[in-house]
Amino acid sequence: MKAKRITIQDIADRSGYSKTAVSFAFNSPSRISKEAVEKILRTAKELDYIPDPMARNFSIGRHMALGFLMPQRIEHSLMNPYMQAVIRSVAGVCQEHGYMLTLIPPLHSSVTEAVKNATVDGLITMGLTIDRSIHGILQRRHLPFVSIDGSGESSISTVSIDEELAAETQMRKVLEKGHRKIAVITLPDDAYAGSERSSDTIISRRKAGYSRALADYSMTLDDLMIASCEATIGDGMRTAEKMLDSFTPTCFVTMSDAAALGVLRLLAKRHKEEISAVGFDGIEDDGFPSYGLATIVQSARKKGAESASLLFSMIEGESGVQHITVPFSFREGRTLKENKWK
Amino acid sequence: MKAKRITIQDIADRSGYSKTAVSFAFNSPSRISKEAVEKILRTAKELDYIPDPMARNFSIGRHMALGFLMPQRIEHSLMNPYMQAVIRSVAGVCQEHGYMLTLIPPLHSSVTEAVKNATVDGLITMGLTIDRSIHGILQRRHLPFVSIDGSGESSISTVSIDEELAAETQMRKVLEKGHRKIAVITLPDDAYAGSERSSDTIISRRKAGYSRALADYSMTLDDLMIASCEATIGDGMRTAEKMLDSFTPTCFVTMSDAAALGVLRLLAKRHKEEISAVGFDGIEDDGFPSYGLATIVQSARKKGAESASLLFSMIEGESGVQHITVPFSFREGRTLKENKWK
DNA sequence: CTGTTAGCGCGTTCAA
DNA sequence: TTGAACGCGCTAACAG
Repeated sequence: MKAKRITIQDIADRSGYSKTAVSFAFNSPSRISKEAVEKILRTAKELDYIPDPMARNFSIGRHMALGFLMPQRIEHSLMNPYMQAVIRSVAGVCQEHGYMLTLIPPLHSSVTEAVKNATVDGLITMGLTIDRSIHGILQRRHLPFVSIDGSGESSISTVSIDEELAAETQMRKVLEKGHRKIAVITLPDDAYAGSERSSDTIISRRKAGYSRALADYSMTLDDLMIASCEATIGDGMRTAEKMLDSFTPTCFVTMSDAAALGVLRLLAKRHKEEISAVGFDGIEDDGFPSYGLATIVQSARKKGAESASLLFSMIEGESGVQHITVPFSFREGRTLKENKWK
Repeated sequence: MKAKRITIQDIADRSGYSKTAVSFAFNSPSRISKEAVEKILRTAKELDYIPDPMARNFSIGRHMALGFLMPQRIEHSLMNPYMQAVIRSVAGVCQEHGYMLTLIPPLHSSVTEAVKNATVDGLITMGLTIDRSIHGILQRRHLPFVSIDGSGESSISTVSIDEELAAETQMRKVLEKGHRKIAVITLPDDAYAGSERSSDTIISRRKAGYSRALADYSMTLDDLMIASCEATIGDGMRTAEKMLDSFTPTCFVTMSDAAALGVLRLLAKRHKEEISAVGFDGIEDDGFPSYGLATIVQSARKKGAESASLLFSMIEGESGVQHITVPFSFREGRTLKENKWK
């Protein structure tokens, strides 16, 4: 009762040619005679033949798919608008290459397992520090790999901005406006680290940048209130709410626009619009509603496109490990105001 | 120079057992002796063996991935926040099942080709009318399939709301507020149709709903100004701008929240906040900034989850074709105002 | 119960 | 133009 699928063999039998001839008719028509090609293709059409894509991929050793590794629960990750923008961009490049894009969540809560089982030709991650175990698997699987905003390990390809300088810039702008009572909202630790705790995460690099800026004002990180939150609007609201319970800053400095937007939304709700907020990412450039958010702008489109292009050239063997740095800028907005309270 | 991958055969050789024994050690440890399992696994660890996921999938005839078919250029589709929310939800269910989610753009501009080559165990689409050719491929490939907001063909599984009734409700609310000069922004035709033009699209069903509501006020669709636009904020703005050139409605009725948000943004820019706008989708429920948008609310989460769950049970052979209807509601917001101009 | 042999899945590709 | 081997892990069938 199990309907048998039509295989290349059926075409061969029906048309009187060999499997090989059939394969050639599809992939290298020039290798066999015109009439053979014609008859075979006609037969294939009669039988409604569709090559089994998995068998085909297995033969040629390609998956025709890139993988995007999600560091945490996928529903969470996909709430991050900056990550969405990067994924969009990666997906666009995939489409141009005739590739699919596979979203890969941790498998049985294990990123490691997910990497072992990912049926893709290459992997992109974002903000995930690659620990030894994952790195080992990638090596053994000969899986090309690009890390966006990842750790600084030199053996894997990276695409990022100068995080430390960007963070320093961000904080400096805030300090220049006279702010001293500052609340910092970082990214969640766990999302940006592998199973091994690393000291070289995106967070630590940005904190180093903050410290540099603060030093010029004889301040340190200890003079700020620091909390972490997901790069989502909802979590930004919640985090700001909690912080305001114990502290009233003159400015919120966040490590994501999403969190900053959440902060703004809460401030509006509390009628505390006099408090400033500065974001990080610049997500508004893709038709997102404009809030006039002051923020560090780094092009998600560029990051995604650079990563995917690099990955493809690694897959083609045309490129080895590279470290690409993309530019950033600071956008003055309406949400970073001169501090009048002193 | 091509580094050889470790295969099951290497483990067999090294450990002194057969390939079969090795396979059993991994998949059915109880099938062979404890010591054999132990020795084999130890050997596997020594050699850093990782089973080739493609070969494994090929053997068991599973891809361990669901596919989400994108009707148009992927970067466009992913700008649609409602689609994003659905994808998020689908991805969440996939994760629970230990599956990946593969985004499938048209291949060489052809949805048909994409469906032929998709290496997935099942397919979900959204708002795409499935034409004969696609349907045929799905049949021949025995590929389980669920259509969200799709056409009413009874041979394929669907998950949707009562589009006609929802649209009727939406328009009725507008009419009840006294609006008569109404601008309607539909979805793009092409995104919601396959290669064969179908008369039973989401757009036509909603228009039928509008007509029903209008009839009670002795009006027809011809009394409205109608344009179409992508379900994105950016396109909503552009479309509203264009419409305002030739017509000044008292209310915009849109088929997506994204378009409605674009309209609102443009109205704010033009200082025409007195004009009303009503959306369709209810995307604000996921931490999206609240604009107080009046809209038809249909849960993206529920739609995605229902679709994915149904698809999984179809894959398991536990379920056949089903038509699932999810509820909708109307949310009174601040953007639908009483018409004072008459 | 333990372990092996052989063949399968299906399209690609080498050697003839 | 083709037969046969190949990729790699799974599994029915069989032997000890």
